[in-house]
Amino acid sequence: MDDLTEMLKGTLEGCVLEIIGSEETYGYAITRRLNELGFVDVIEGTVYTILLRLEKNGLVQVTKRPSGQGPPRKFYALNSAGRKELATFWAKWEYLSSRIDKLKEGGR
Amino acid sequence: MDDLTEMLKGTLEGCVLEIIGSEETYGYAITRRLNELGFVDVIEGTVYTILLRLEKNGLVQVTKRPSGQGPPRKFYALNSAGRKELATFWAKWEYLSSRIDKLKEGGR
DNA sequence: ACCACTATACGGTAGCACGAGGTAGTGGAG
DNA sequence: CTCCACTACCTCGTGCTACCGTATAGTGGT
Repeated sequence: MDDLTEMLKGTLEGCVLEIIGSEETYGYAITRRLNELGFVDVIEGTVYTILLRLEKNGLVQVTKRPSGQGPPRKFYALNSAGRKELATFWAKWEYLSSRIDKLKEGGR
Repeated sequence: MDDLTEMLKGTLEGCVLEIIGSEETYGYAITRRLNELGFVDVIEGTVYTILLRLEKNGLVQVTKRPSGQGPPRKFYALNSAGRKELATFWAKWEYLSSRIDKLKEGGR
């Protein structure tokens, strides 16, 4: 698949929120999960910048735990502000994708 | 609806391509059409930057015609490179939206 | 003469994903 | 024991994009 970076702007952060919302997890695993899901070119650096942004914006709760197979992991969980932001993200996605699909069908 | 600017990145240009592809038209009218379609906050300046970019990238054929109710209009039509780019855009959109929807359904 | 509507252009800004590189910890192969 | 692979995190800089404010210009109404 072609380069999706521009199209991912605004949506990738929402995807990370969704992943965190479904299970407390950490950066490295989130990257692997995104790759599995078809976001094949998403790289760790990108995910970490998003995670730091989420933390800075007060949307997540962070817990550091030892790993046993590498450095300690930073686990992320959504707080109430994060859950609200996630809901907003899905509302925006619904809105946008419905308009785009309408346009695609030659919507007049 | 909340601010969609980040989510529009990468997709708005494709929308403009689609509109031009369905009918030879000009900037001001494209803006009005986008507003009708639900992209309510898209403003003329944004559309003109996209149109200039399309022209610079050799995706459109431009024809200037007098208007009768204002300054002359610059009409845009897709050339073969533009049609190819439009097809690529829809392929990317299909890919992305299917992955996002899968993620939303808790896709495992 | 002024304003509203049509129509285009342009310089600057902010936000985002990404690339490249660096730091650490664990464990296995040579 | 040294090297490498894998895990795991961080950071600085870059490029692209949509957007904002502003300017210019033509037409028609009051």
